[in-house]
Amino acid sequence: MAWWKASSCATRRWKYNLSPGLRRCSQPGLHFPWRNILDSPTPVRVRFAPSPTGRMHLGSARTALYDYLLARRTGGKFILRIEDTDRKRFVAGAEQELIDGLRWLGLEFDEGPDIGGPYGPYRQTERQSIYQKWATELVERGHAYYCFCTPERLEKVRQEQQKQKLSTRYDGTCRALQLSEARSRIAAGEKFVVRFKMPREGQTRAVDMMRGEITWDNKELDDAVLLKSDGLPTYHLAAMADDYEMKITHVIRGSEWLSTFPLHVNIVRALGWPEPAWMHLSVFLKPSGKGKMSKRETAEALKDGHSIFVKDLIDLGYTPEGVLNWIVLMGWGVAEDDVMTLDQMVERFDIHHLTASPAAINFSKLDHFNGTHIRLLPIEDLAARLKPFFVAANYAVDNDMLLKVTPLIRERLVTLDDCIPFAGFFFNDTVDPAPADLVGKDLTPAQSAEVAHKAYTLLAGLPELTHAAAEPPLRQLVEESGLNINQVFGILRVAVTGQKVSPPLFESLEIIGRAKVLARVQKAIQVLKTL
RNA sequence: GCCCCCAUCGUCUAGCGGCCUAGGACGGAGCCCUCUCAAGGCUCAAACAGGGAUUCGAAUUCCCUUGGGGGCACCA
Repeated sequence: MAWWKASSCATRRWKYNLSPGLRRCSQPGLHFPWRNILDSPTPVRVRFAPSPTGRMHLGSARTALYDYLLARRTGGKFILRIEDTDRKRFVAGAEQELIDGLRWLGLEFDEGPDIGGPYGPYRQTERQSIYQKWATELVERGHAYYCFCTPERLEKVRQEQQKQKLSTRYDGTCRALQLSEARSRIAAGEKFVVRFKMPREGQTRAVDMMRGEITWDNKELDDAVLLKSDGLPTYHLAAMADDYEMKITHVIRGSEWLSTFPLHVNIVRALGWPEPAWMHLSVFLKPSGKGKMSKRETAEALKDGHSIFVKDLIDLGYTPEGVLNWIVLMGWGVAEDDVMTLDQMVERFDIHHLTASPAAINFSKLDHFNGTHIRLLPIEDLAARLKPFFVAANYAVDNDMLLKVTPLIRERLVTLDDCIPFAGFFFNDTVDPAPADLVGKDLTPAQSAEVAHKAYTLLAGLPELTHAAAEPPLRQLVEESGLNINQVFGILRVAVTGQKVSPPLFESLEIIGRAKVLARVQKAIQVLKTL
């Protein structure tokens, strides 16, 4: 059943500890916008809002993927917004890597910094006036205040609190300041920030689509900074204001935002904005399941040919299909048929199937999905994707040859770059096998040379060297020689392909062609005679 | 330390009070197929963290414990 058709009270969402008003689903959910997603097919507006402070990793990719799936599932819009208000951590090129990563994955966004859209601009540093306006609005409504405390004083307060084993929070010094006094200090040129005036009494309740209702005691909450002294907003203000201005209906983000969730809903409510539906995705854990990936583990994974960064995955020969299938299932449980393309994911996507528990990264599963999707690709498509890897490895790629070779290696590839060890020799004029490899198992070099010689004579005598023409006589040769098939074919394989592991022998012979095959066998015989 | 979240095979998960002798996938083991390597087919091992409570009946609801994770910035 599609999520938007779900109407029964027996569905999963009701297992959570919702307050009684939320529990009765027979009532129209007008007061609870998050319910839209559950009961109506309204097109959503979702945003993926990364900050350009580093590389695009799996966590971001999955968040973007779920955003995309929800948008496409409902016929809504998927928006990319760059949260670049932290100028200290800004990394040049990070935005481009993000965009390239999204496009490579096939997660096309409908509005974004490089394509524009009706609610632009889509970079927060280009939207400063908006945040200042709302910060001022908040102050005027009594929900925020100017704060003149220096970072040094704040740090001292923090240390003191830690020493006394109290939770570290702003001590509220400027909260009591008269607005008129604050304004004159600002006029006098004093540096300031704007802080949110968190309610001190009562509780804050908010609903997470996946986790149900969450409650915080307001006395545990902090007066967070909304506008920094450089005039730029913090995430808290900027994201809320932009989500409002951009008419975002559903916010999907990482669970690292759960702790500031009450702050965010309080900002939204203080301004009287419609509250979006929220969902906080679990984090990815390192393969052992104990904590997040560290720098060291990331480096170790890379040594193994794996990575948590999208850009690396591209270079390592992973396919978008494989990566997508892998990450979509970290947090989405499907009962069976877990191999899916992006379009199939859109068809099947259902928020009720998302899980809130953290997921350990499992690279062998990535390999499995990548190999599976490679095998699903049409030959022409696969060949086109293989070509850059051959080119990068300095092989002169002949397209006809490539098209013939691709079917032979398709089911052997885990990653695209596996094509080099499997099929590089097809594009070389000669091969250079290790002499010892030419010797058949349990045979002497002389015996091996004899086998090679017989094979040479036989192949040279064929009117044309095709799979069909070569196989019967070669099998007969095995019979007559009293050797086993691995010995004979093994010698030939090494002689012709230069390696002990290769695609099937007869198909390979046909593709390499009579002249090269004979030359390679001839050369092998020479080598064997010197041993 | 404080706040919040999470808890089914090693891992990702199905499970919506009786369809559960707990299903699938990856990984592992074995067999079959086979010119190497794969792919494919078949089979096997492998889990409800613990304790209470509710109920005729609990993997499923509630509480506690334990374990794991996230956060506690003029970072996002």
